[in-house]
Amino acid sequence: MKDVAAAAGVSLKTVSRVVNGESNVNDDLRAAVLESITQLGFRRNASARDLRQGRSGTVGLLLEDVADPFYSILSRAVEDVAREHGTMVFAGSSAEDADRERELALAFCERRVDGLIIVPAGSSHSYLLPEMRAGIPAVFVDRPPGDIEADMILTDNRGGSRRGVEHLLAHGHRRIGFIGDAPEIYTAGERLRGYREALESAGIPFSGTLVAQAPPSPASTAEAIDRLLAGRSPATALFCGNSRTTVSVLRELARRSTRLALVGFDDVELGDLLQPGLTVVAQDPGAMGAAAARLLFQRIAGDTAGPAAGPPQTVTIGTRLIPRGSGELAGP
Amino acid sequence: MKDVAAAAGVSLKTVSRVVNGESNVNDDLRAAVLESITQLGFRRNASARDLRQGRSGTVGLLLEDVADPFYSILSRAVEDVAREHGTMVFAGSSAEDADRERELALAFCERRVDGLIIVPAGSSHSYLLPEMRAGIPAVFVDRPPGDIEADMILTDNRGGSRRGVEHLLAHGHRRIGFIGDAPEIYTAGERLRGYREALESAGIPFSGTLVAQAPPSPASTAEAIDRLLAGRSPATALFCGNSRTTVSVLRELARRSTRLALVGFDDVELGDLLQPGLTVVAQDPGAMGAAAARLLFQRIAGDTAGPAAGPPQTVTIGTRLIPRGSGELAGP
DNA sequence: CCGTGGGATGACAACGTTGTCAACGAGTTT
DNA sequence: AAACTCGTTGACAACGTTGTCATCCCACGG
Repeated sequence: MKDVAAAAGVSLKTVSRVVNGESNVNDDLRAAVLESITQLGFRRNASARDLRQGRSGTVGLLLEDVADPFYSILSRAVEDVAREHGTMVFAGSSAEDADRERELALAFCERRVDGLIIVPAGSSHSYLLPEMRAGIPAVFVDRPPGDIEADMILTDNRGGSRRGVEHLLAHGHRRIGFIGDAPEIYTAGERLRGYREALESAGIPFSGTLVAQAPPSPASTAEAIDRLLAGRSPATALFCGNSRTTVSVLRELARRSTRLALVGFDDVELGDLLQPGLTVVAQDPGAMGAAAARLLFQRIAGDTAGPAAGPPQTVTIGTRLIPRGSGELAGP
Repeated sequence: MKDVAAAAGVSLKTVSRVVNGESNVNDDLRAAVLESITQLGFRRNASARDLRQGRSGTVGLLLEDVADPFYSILSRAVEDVAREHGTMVFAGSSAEDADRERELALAFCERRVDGLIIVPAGSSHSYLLPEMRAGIPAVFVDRPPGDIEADMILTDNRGGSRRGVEHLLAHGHRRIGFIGDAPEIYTAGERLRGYREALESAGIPFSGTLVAQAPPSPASTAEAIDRLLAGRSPATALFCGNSRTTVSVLRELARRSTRLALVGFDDVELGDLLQPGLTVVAQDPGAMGAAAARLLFQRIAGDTAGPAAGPPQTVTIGTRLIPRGSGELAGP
């Protein structure tokens, strides 16, 4: 910028004004400056600007795994909203590891992001308190934060799950198995609760023998199916608590050539091309990302008013039941 | 940091040394400084550090769409390599728009990224020349850059395509249709070339009537299939040039209840669960991302030696044919 | 003709960090 | 005992930008 100023024969400050599009600059000078800028290939140094202004025009996005379709769609939605605000996005994958999450979040803070969007992996987030007090707002997505109060964007897990199970009930099933992720995971717990509510509303007693909870893997899935289909009154339908489980179950059922009524929570690409088509309770990761980003930018804008302008909000995003065949297989 | 220094009763520089883990600091002082740091919740300001050092510990990743599975896997691979180098990743989606690509790339440069990884959308990249001369290395992935010389990581499109078509030939097909993306797209062109080579090696004349090229959409796909299956000697097998096309074709074939031998370029999630399973020529987006990132960090490290230490490299990543059923349906 | 207001311009400091260099003290060598 | 080495510490400048404030000039009103 110094060079540009010299080349154009003006002061540093004038160049700065031109670069920032301030209005009070003589047209001739402005032209000269712009000329020198293109001539020299000048590009403003954002680090210096950030340092001076205390803002970085940057937000941090902390996900479980950038490569997971659910999160990558969420990620894209965040990016799109951020773009509207002239902001770039740092994305990082925590890989379900609390330490890694913390490390990444603090690295983002060190880079002075204007805000954080976090899909929590760990169960404690008090490490963020100093940062939040220092004015870095954080919005949690998909799961609530561990031990602090903060904004969250959640899926209507319980309602969606309930709806999915009711769908199976409506098709005559009475013995519906539930296969979900480890119970420590917030969403897994909520979805199980929805399953239970649906059964109880229908006057069917909840039975632990029809429930399997474990991180999805071929082995755990095979074992779960073995168990749920064994005995004198086996499950006639399955409700899967998340898409990885659903896929794993589909593979296992295909291997056994067993056809079973099935509804999955969270949509799966190509679910419509399977035979029968896969009935799902679809989440809307794009809406979640957009909602999170919008709320975050609200907080960032209101930031001058204090560490948090207004109490923490919770936004719940609805689900949608998409019948495609597998959930409509009739019960006994 | 000033505050930490005051609290610990040492100079700024000593705090700096502690923060950077330099060895020549008295243990007592170090302890005192660390104490004050946790006490005050101090976090180093990366902007200032970047400014001073002229490096940002950041790379920019420019994709077509962060939400596309191919790119999101690539993205994750880049992230993992970057993490090894203590570097964060800015990701942006160009949405196949050259202007947007340029805008994002320059925004990354303004943020003084240490390097760029680009999946080109536009056909001109000379706008990057000043930046590259200024010492920001760029690695292109999946497609070559437009009008400059630079490092690239490419899939073996031609070889993979050839292999896929040969697979269909081996199963007795002689009339094999090709449905691919618009011919301007580099990968689409290469894959068509591979298709052609395979046919010619088998002594089958190439015929334009068996080729359809258009951006994938339900309409264009339906039209293409209409055309390829019409006439007195219709195609008995299809080779699809990319996964979006493949999915679109599968939907259209399902709608018509037509079963046709099919091989797709690029894998598709759940391809194994379809009936018949989808035979594909699989790319390895993870390997591409990792290779790109590794090459980039090599360039960054060698950077002190000049704008580019060594001539541009091209790395080709191989493909893998995965037979799952659809490609093994016998020909006439 | 002088005073005043307002817009354009520039000098300078400051943001928070780190590289450079000098100062210092303790231990070692001559 | 002086000279010298080595490791620890701190003062200071510099990175590139922008906010603050002073200056300047012109136009306008009194």
